[in-house]
Amino acid sequence: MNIVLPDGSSKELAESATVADVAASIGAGLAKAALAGVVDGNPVDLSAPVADGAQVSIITAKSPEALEMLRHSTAHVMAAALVDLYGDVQFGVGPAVEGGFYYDVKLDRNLSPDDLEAVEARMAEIVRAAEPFERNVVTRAEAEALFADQPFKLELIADLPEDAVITTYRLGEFTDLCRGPHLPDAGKVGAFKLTKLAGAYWKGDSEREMLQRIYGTAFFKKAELEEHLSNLEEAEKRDHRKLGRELGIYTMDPLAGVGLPLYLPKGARVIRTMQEWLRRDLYERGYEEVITPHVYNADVWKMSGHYDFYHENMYFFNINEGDDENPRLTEYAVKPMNCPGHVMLYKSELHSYRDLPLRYFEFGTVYRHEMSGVVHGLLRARGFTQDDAHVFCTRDQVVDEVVAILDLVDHIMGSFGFEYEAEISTRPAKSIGSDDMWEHATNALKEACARHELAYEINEGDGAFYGPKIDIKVKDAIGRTWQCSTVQVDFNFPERFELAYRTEDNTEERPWMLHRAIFGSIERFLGILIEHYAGALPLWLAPVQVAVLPLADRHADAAHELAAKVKAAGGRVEVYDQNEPMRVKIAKAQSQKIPYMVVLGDKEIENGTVSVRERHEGDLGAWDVQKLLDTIKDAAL
RNA sequence: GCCAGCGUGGCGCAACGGUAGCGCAACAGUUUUGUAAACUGUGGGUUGCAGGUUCGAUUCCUGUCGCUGGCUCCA
Repeated sequence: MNIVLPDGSSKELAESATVADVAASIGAGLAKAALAGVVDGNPVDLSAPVADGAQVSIITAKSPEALEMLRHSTAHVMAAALVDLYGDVQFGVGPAVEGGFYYDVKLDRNLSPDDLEAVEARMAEIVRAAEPFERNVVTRAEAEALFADQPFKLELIADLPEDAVITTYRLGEFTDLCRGPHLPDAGKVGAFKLTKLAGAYWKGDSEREMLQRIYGTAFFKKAELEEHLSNLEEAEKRDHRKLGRELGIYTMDPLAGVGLPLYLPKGARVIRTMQEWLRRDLYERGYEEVITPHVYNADVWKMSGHYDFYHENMYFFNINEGDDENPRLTEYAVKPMNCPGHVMLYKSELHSYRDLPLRYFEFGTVYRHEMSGVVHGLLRARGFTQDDAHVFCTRDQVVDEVVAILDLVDHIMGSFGFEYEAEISTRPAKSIGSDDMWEHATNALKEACARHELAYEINEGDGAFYGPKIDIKVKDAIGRTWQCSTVQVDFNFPERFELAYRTEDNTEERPWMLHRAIFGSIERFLGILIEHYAGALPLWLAPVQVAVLPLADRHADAAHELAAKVKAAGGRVEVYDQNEPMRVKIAKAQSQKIPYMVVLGDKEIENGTVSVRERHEGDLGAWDVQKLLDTIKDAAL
């Protein structure tokens, strides 16, 4: 019989040949390196048979699929080690994930991080023994018998489609329900490390039992594992919570409450600079800034619907508007979003089709009582400022408005060197609005992406109940993605607040409403920027752009004079006039990631120059004072 | 909210049943400094909080608050 190789050539093989035989027929080296195969597009084990005419490719450690397979196989090794060590273990799922693998297990004891060492040691023994992964096809009844004492596995079996081929993989004493494929044997498992312990709900359902999840990572080579671990350390160094404190951006005080950052002067400068920068752009793009209250009578939230469906995430309070004798309690709430304010502004005037599109924007600080376990520095806080805007327009204007928003997204994200991807979320099962509206809105979003040649993924059924949306995910300097910008169509507010405009025919029509944010949350975006730039914010945004470093006390006056000039040029400047040697001043300014450090000594004062050091480039030599001032002016908004 | 771990001076850490120590920072003095951290000295903690066990608790137990990593959530 014949099989077809990826390069199009074919190979003559004996009947009942396996993937391993295919590899051997190509070469002895490949036979040795082969880990698995892909037959007609399906990944399979080396031992899998190949049929006449099949397309076969061989997976080696260098193949893109290999790492995932290695990690999944390592998860099995870990599971086998757990059985050896703890005996009675119930298993959930154990997949490969980005960066490694995990296995969800239920034990009669709670594992602690110390236990992981013992598990790793046992895993190393299993790897040394290099026993094969043995695949078996079983019937549903056999599977149910085999996993009779594994309730989670039984549930997985029950979920398999009627005609599914059920397979198990055995490694030593441990047999697992698994689709495969796996490495030929445990000896092929390379460098691994168990990284963390966590809880995870069975099937991701918070109503169900919580299992212990053990995370690990694995690579073919030890060096790769070490590189991975050092990358994690690098990410830790960029942590905006650490840098946020070191750079004097913000602080958290448990006294204030969970998830409520307090911004220090430097943090406030950066945030105001970001706002000013965006504000100018928005003015040019036809947005109008508005200001709305932070607190509303609870009736507003009853009208919007949030009183019921967002209640637990809101800060409510009662105010006695009577007196002690005759109390008259009125309920208020802090706003978790800016929409009602903008909607009320819209309603405050009569609108003609000539007014549309109407674009209201606001730097609106909102408060959401997020669950305690989810708060995370600036990236997930309970109080944050949205660069929020709402566009009111006609049905026909929706596409152009979304295109304009994507244009803005591109401009803003491009300014920071962010690449990004789009995701469009479509109608969920529970939703309001007509089919026609959903279709029009969803098509508008797709059309807008198409006009921008912006590739998008579809998240089927993942939209909000009130309309479809585009989410923009940006990719930072170390490859992590963050959801920032969003464009959402809203069918809820116009309806509930009975928004209207007059058409050309003098009839009344509901406007269409778009929510959009570019940064998402300004503070969160700052957190992302800090991690993206490892704290070294670009010159125009840096809280301190210039550190003036007088060499000795006698140069202090000149230093302050220079600082005044920099300030006059619109720069943000600090003078390091402490009684310290230059190397200490440099070290301090450098660790503050200040873009320009300028040294002033006798020489410079005499020549009317400054000696400039750039934070990344190092010593740039002597500059005219004017050159420094021009550099700062160029960076100003 | 759930699971696990952790809370020691402003920050980073040590001591782990016998009433707490180090580095950085702060402050004082010395040094007057030429591109990544100078020298000497001083002050600062009832070990998150509340109970309990013990002759004795930073150390063990319970509760609580907070932090961290996950899970769930993210209108």
